[in-house]
Amino acid sequence: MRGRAKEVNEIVSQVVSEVNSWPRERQVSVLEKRWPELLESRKKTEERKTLPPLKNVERFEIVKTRFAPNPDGALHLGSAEPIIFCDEYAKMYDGRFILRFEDTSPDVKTPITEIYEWIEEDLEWLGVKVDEIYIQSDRIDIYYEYAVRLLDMGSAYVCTCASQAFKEFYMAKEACPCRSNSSEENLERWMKMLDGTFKKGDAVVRIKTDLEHPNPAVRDWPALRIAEGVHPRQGDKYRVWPLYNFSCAVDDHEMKVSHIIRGKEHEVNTTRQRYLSDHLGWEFPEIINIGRLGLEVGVLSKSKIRSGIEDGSFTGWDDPRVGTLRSLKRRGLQPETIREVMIQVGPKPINATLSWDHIASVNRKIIEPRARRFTFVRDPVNLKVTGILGEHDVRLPSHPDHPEWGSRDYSVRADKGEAEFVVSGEDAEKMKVDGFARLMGLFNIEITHLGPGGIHARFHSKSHQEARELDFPFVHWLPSGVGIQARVVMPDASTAQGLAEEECQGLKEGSIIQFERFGFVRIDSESPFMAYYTHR
RNA sequence: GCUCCGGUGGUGUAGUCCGGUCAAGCAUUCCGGCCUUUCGAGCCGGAGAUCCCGGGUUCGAAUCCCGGCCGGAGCACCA
Repeated sequence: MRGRAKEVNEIVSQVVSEVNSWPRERQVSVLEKRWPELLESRKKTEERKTLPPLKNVERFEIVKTRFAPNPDGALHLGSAEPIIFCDEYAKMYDGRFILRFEDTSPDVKTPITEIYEWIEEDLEWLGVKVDEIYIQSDRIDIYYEYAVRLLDMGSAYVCTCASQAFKEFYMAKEACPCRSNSSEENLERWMKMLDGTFKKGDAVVRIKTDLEHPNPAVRDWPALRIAEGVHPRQGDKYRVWPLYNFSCAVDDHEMKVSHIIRGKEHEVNTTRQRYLSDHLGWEFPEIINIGRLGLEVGVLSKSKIRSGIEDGSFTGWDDPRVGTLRSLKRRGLQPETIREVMIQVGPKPINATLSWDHIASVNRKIIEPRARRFTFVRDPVNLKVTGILGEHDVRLPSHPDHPEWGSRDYSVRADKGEAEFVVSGEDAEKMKVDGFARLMGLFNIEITHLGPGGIHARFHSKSHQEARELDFPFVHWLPSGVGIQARVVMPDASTAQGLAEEECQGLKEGSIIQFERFGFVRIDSESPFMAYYTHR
């Protein structure tokens, strides 16, 4: 066959062109008769993409996932990735989704009181079904119990070495002097951590691991330390706080988490936590490492957003320039969009950079069928048209695919053949003398004069078809004197100003509309009218 | 430096575990056409990838093996 590829190629192209010349009905009927399976396989590709199956589900009674944020900043698009995966899997396997606030760092990543609520709101907005909620700062006594038990077992010790000194020991794969202390001695030192004899930085509880471990960061890692800051929920009730690896490992076991979906930056932590799990003889959950998600535009980093708010360069956690869920919501992004995009990316260990174009496209497919159309004339410029014959009644449909939604009707009556309009500044700039344009839905004009007072034009023709054939630019317009003042906050936080149709006044906050030839926007405030730009 | 993980069109992904049906699917992007009174929306069509490089195994590799290059994450008394 290979040797006669040329001949084969010729025959194939002959047959293909013959079949292509058939009408569609004949093509389909031949297929149905002779190869019906080919028609079926076409449907299959249309199925919605889903997440790959979870591994080792049978190891656990029930699939339990958990999302464990630190409430020190609002959730952002990057946070949405593990959230969606956890939620999807919990639902897929009839399991449970746990929300766990990891607020055990009063000194370094101080929790913010209102963020706890925001996170719950954002989760609800995303359509996540939360089955259990825990707050780690309410569970300190549980961590203390385990600490005492490990100290008593000889699996942990209280280390009073300065961190630099300790580092030298572990880099040399050597034990620090504290490691060999008796459990009595350790328990005594533990009491000194609790009662304030030891000050911040004086002592830390370490979990014994393997001093020979190739990764130095794994060797005898710290589990609890002294922090003297005031906690927003607990005040100064506690001075010894668990570190991430300790509270996390304890809770994942206590809460019977089956599958941990976490960023791959936690890989070393997984290794650390296995040691604790082994000391206590626990089953270790399945781990799924996912890559970091970047957004090509918009700031995702919590600390950057926080400092930007503090220095005034951002207006708040929902500034349009930041990638928080609150900001995306305010801009009109739909929760279904976020879910779909995350499923498309999938739980993989590679770092993906999401393009805004792609997100916008997914979102557009969702909002386009339900967005009513309106006119918004940005930076209005006057346009006087002469030579108009008769009256012109215009019906602009609220949605081209939904005639039942009604229309916006305008009756243009010319006074001595003249009528005045406004068009957007951007369109006006493109107009040249002797150029043409079509006022959408109305009629076509020929530009006669450009002046400081506006644009002068004369009536050219009525037909839409003609405008298309002659390739006239289509511009949107409003009759002079109608419309309400409107502002649209753009993605860069600048504001577009102009006139919107009066009907916009009645729109409820939160509704999504399309300003024709401008873009989709979400109504942020009815009066005064203000919207946020979603995407084109 | 050390530990680990990746490299498929401009971008994001499918396929890689269990080699062939993959000269590679989907989406985005760009271009063209259509919507017979609406657009930058929608619908239809087209363009765009020697599957990081080199070698090996095999009748056959994006898929397996070895080497290289490039990129990322981690190496806190943060989470």
